[in-house]
Amino acid sequence: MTPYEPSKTEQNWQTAWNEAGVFTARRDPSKPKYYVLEMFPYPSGRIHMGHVRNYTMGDVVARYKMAQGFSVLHPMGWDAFGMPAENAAMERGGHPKTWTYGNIADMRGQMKPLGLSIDWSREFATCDPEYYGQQQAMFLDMLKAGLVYRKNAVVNWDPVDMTVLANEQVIDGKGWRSGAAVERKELTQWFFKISDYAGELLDALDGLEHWPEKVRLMQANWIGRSQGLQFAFETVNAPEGFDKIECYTTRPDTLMGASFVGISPDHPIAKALEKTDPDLAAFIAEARKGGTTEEAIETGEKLGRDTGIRVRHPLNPDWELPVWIANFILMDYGTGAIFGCPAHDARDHEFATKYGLTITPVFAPVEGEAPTGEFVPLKSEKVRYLKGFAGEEVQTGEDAIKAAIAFAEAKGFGKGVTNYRLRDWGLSRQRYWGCPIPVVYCEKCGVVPEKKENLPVLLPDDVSFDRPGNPLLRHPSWSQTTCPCCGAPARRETDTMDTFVDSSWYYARFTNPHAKTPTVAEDAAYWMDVDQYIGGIEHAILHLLYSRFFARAMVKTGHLPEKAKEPFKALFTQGMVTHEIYKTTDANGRPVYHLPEEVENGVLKATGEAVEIIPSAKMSKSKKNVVDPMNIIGSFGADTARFFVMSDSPPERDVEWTAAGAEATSKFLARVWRIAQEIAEGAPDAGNPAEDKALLKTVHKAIDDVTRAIEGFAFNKAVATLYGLANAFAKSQASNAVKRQAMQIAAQLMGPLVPHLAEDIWRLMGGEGFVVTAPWPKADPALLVEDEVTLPIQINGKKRGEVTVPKTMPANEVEKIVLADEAVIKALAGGQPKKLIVVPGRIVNVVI
RNA sequence: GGGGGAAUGGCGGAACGGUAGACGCGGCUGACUCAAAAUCAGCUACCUGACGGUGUAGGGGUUCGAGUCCCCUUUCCCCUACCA
Repeated sequence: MTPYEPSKTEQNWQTAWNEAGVFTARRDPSKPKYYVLEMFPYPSGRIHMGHVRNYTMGDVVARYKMAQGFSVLHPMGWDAFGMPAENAAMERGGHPKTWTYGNIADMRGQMKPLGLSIDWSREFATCDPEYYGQQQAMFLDMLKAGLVYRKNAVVNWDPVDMTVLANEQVIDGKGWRSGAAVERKELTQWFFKISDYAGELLDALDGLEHWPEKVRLMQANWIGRSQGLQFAFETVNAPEGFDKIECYTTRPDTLMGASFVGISPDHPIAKALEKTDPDLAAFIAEARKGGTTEEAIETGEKLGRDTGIRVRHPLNPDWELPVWIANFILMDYGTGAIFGCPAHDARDHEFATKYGLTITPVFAPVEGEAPTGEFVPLKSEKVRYLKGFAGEEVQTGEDAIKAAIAFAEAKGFGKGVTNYRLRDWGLSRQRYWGCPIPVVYCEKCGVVPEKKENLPVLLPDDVSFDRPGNPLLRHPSWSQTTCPCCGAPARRETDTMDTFVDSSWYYARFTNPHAKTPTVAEDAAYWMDVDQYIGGIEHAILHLLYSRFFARAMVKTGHLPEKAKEPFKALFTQGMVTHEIYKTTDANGRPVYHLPEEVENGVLKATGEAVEIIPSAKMSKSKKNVVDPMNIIGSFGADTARFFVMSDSPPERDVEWTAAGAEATSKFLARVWRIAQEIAEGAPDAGNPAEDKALLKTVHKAIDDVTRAIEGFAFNKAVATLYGLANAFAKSQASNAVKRQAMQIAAQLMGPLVPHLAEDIWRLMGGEGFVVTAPWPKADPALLVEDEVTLPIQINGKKRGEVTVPKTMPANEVEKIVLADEAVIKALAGGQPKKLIVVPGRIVNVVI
């Protein structure tokens, strides 16, 4: 008997699979295809347990589908552009490219020992010129198709680092790295017209039945459709050119409760006024600054300034309202101007109270008085209108809104419009390590797209990060080029693309990753769409929404077939891997965190100092509650790591990593290996027919259970079934021949989860070829049915006994047996039951 | 503020409206051993000496029967955030 030594065998199987090319995806028209994809990783340099969990799930599905006879595509790549590479270059010197490719090599080296069924021949990184060149080609097609445009937009600008910051890099109004006060700066930037697709992206969510309801809802909220009225206030004493102020409202029924008109600090009128009124200009500058910090949003103090401008109420020209500039009004939603109705809007109420503006109730509860303070009932609720102007006196808000829009349209002072919260996707980044935007600025011809034959527009290698700012901008020659149109000297765009662009189409590129065009029609047609996409819930909104938009844009520009418009047929979002946090405090009272491997029984191994244990949280380097998968693989092997991350917790839920659990998993696998060897070494024997049948039944039940569990993404239940199966083998008195047969099936069931051990057992049992390519076992229906069933006997819903009867016994026979049961006779005490319920095959309930 | 989800033994978690706690971790007992580890066998929701009783966050309801369906309450987690 040989001991279980995964470190000796796992590598051999990986080599054997590799040499046989079992994971090479082939376009095979004779087979149904299955495309399983896990969200590709950012090459940070180390894989973590979350990766192991994510890729194991995908691998289980891929191997299972392969056994089911599908032609499987299961690729892997790297989301390789982005700021960490530049940050590393700034901190440690070196080049982002070196850093990135070095990290990729390291991570690939860590992933390969997991034995994933990945077709590595399709691997690419988004920073490969071969990839981003095709992305540039697609950008040009999208530009031509009117899906890309330029406009001014405000960005967070760090004046010290001379760079644009993402919102999450602005902490308390200061740059996360430099600590400098962040400025708002207007730049001309490139945008994708995702808003053109807002309605479609929203409506199509209904068709994504294999997506989590939660993700669909999050996207729906993000797109944020609203129906409302757009109308204009006529101004009385506004500056030249502003004789109207357009407003948008979702509550036109409250028009008679208007108390002021509010405009955004970025509204054209505000911009006109600040030129002549220094006092107002100061306020506007302050108002614009606010809102970027977390704290400002939290406290959200509402500030405003009366412009002195007055407007006429559309329903009564004699009624004049003041126009205020208010810090809580957003320029890029609706028209950047609103009318305030303090009686029925919490924000307006706060504002009106603060500045002493009138508060006029428009409606009240159907019964009783209007509450003091704002009254904001659900739109679906009926209310009594005090100052209605359209529809019934008592009606729901919804009906009143419809009536008000109809009224405004009939009178010609406004029209019903649909608005979306979703804004266009700004893709310009003033950064080096990203895909260059392939356009050229020519003095004569203006903005000119680069010619496709000049692609890729390559990033220059000779750049330095010792100074702040964008290296592309200060590069002596890179941006100097000639106009693709007239040949005159011209300047390249120095902005690069948002890295979300890279990840918005990589799934399509995997269908033919080294083609000279973004995609190849036959490959895209065969493989798309992705049958199963697996990743973290943190990408529920942006990445998935951008990908849905991009797939549509690729259909429009001819890079994907119509059927791939929704790129991900099914989506699964997995939970995090968590661990306790171990903390001590240093002499200065600052927290010090310790790795789990440094702690034993609540004290530091090195010093014996007690640690504070903080409840589990997502593994994070800063809290040091990380377990390096390489340690687990090194100590116990890949199969243990894979089996353990799939155990216990349902995949969508967080899983708590425990060292004890990993060790126990390893012991279990060793036990299975031992049992298999005992069977292999056992001599032929007579066995006993009842035991033989019992084991076969258990195994076939396990086929059924594991199949269902994998289909339903309940890997923890598949694991539980395998534990149960091992226990059955250990106890079974079946003949050696039957045990062999059963163990061979068990190897197949284990295959997706612990592929290396499964191969070992498969071979030991005399299986042909690889277990990974063997067809998935089918449960024999005859072995799934029980001949006898044990029915619990309930008396008034409480279990009081049980009775074992043949499965097919008719209900009236069962009744007789039940009525003869000792417990029932005792309970009845000579009387008759009120009711006798027999649920065939399940339960009996005697009602007394 | 808005939206979503969750709550079951010491712990992770099972359970078509039909025997609550599968399976695992941990723990306990025993076998093997000079001993330990490893391994194997068994026990392990709570109360009770036992008979029996009580139990799925709490309170109501529907049902022959509720962890599961409906209503209310509490707590926790996640997402989102001045969207007019």
